[in-house]
Order: sequence, then structure tokens, then C-alpha cells
Amino acid sequence: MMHDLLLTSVHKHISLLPQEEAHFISLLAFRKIKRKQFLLQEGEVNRYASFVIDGCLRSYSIDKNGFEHVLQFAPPGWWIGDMQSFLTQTPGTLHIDAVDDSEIIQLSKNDLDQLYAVVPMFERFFRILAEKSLATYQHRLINNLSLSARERYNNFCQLYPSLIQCLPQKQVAAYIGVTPEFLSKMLNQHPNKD
Amino acid sequence: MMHDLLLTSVHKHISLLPQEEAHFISLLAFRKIKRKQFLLQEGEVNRYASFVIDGCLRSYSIDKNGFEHVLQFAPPGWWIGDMQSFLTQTPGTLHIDAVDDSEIIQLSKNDLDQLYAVVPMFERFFRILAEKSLATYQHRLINNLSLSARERYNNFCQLYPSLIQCLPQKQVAAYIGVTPEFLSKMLNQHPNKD
DNA sequence: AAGTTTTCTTAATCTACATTATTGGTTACC
DNA sequence: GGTAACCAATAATGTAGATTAAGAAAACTT
Repeated sequence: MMHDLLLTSVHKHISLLPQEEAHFISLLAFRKIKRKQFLLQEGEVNRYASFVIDGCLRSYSIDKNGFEHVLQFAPPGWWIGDMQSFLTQTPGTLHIDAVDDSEIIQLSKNDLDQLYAVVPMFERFFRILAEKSLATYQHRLINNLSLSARERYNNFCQLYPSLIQCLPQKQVAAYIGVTPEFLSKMLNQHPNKD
Repeated sequence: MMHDLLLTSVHKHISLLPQEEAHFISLLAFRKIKRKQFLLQEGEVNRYASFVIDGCLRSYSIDKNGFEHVLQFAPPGWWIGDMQSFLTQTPGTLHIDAVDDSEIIQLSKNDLDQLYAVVPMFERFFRILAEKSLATYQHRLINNLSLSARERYNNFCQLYPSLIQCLPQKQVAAYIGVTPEFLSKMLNQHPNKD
């Protein structure tokens, strides 16, 4: 069923009564996003948490020279949003769009806040998600400070083997923090060097 | 009183009954850490969440060439730990030591897990902390991908004006991701350029 | 199927930052 | 109070990766 992936993820961390689960499901909205369509643009308020069930989205910022820097790719099973904007409900700095035709499930900030009051177990669920995500970003930051471009690329391949196949090279470059030209040169001059 | 700073922080996000607060306090352990003393070393399991009430700690990793990269500074009012190690209770990759003589309050992973069961409101407290921290790391990552060393330095000064005063330059360098030599040159060649 | 857009490749040149080495100035400590 | 340990400054040299520019190869569009 449509919510299976999300419910599986929820049940991995918390147990719910049938009516709690039903209430949760009643708050969810299904939505399709076509390739290259925006889910969010810089300056907008991120009013929904979005869970990807098919396709792939990405969040990124555009710097003052017009270059894109990818914060996150979200294949099925991942949440995506502009955290800062979502938490404070103020205009954000990130763009989010679909790199493939995608299907997502959305939960509004208002509904989420009410969900916390009605089913406090969700506090735990999102605490655990946030903590794991936090540890991941800390690790990525350390990697960016200490590894070479080649090492960051190998890392990415190892961490997201499914993404490497479906993403254009320039997106990978914008994630690991090099120009597309340099990534191309690197891959063709020292192929598969590990 | 000794726990004031921590309780103020807790009350900013959640309300507690007197006996809930008393229970929380009963789980806390006070500890002093002398300058340069280790709170945690690479390969150890991080069994305690630590809240700084005086002084300043830092967490950092050491790369294969022996260079330090600072993940976080923790002045009074901040939590510090190796998140990955704390969550999984497996050996971690970070070092944590005191940059000044410090005083901290510790809460063990076991006690914290029990606290969640006894006083579920703490799920919310630590969810909020994790979410805010997550947004901060995302922002720092984007900065590292898109800004020059000079801009990252200015950013640091603006974000942590109190730290700039008490930290040696080489620690700031290890945080923003440049060598101490380059930071020194940068500051003396283009002083205060903003 | 031709045309348009996007992505990848290659190569020359450039630069932000690293590396190495030396110095002098503090602070910590037997 | 001397010596070790640490920290900042400076400078010469080196390099990973950026920039610019161009053309080739895919990939969508109609």
C-alpha cells in the first residue's frame, strides 16, 4: 500500500496502537513531483516535511556566483526539507527539486505539532531520526575537512551505491564539493583507483 | 545553584512537575576537567552526554596525517559528545578534551534511556536540541562548500564572538578548515577586511 | 529526425591554500 | 630561573582543484 515504506520506517523505532496509526495516516497527503519540478525555492517557508516513496529529490543552495551545492539527495525512504525553515517557519535558503519523477508523502508543520500532542510516541520517532541524521552530518563535515576530492568521491560511492548509478556526474560533483570539470578529469585520469 | 544553567535550558523547551525535575537531577553527575585533559579518546565508547557549565571543551578528529579537525567547541550551556558513538554505544572516532579548566554535568546513556521511559517529556527536549543542532550542521556544511576561508573566518567571528577571544588561532583554523599558517597570513595581510 | 538543451570531456592557465622551514615570543614547569 | 612546550609570524615553494573555453556526446522536445 501507498504508506507501507513510511509505516515500516515508523515501526522500526516505535510501537503504535491501531487508532494512533490511523490518526497518523489521516494527516498524510500524497503528492507527485515531476523531474526538475520545484518542491521548495529559496525565500519560501518550508511548511511540510516530505517523505520520498518513489523517485529522488535533492536539496541544495545556490551561492553568490550561481554555483549549486547539494546538501542532500533523498531516494525512497528518506525525508527531505529545509530544516531551518521548517523549524522556525521563516523563509529558507534551500532549493528542493526532483531529479527524477517522484512520489512523496507530506505532513504539515501544524499537523506534526498536533501529532506530538496526541501521540507523544512520535516525539521519540523524530528524535531518533534527528539524532541519526545529526551524526551523519557530523561525519560528512569531518570528511570534508580531512579528505581529498578522490577520497570523498570513493566515500560517496560506497555510502550511496544506488545513487551513483542514477545521478548525473555534475550532481555528484556538487555534493562532494568539486567542479564537474575536475570530477570528470579525476575519473578519467585515474580510473577506479581506490 | 550548580544545575541552574541546565535547568534553564530545559525549561525553555518543556515544563516539568517538581518530582520529574527532581528525578532528572538525581541522574546527573558533576565533574571537573582540567585544561588539556581528555573526556574521550578515539576508540572509546562515549557512555555519557556532557553539558558544559564552565570553561570550554572541544571535539575533534585526527586524520591520517596527524592533523586535527574541530567538529565543535562547547562553552557553557552546550552539550558535547561523540553522537555516533553515544547512539550506538560502539567505539567512536572523536577526541574530546578541555581547552580551559572546565566543569560539566554528565548523564549516562542508560539513565537517559530510562529517563525517556519515566518522563517522556524529555523525548521532546532532546528532539528539539537534535533538530536545532542538525540545522546548524547543515548550514555549516553549506558554508564549507560555498565560502572562501576568509568568509568562513568572518562567519565564525560573527557566530561565536566570545570564543574568538579565548581560543588560540590554531584552534579556529582547525575549525574553519585551514592551516594555522594560512590563517595567520590571511589575518595579517588583509586585517579586518569584512 | 532534426534541433535544442543538458551533460561530459579535454586542455591551458590560474589561484587559493598547503607544505616546509625558520624565527621570536609566551607560557608552563622541574 | 632555565629549559621545554606551545604559539604566532613570515616567507619560499608546491599543488589540488578552480576557471575558462571549446567541442563531442548524450538526452530530451517537437
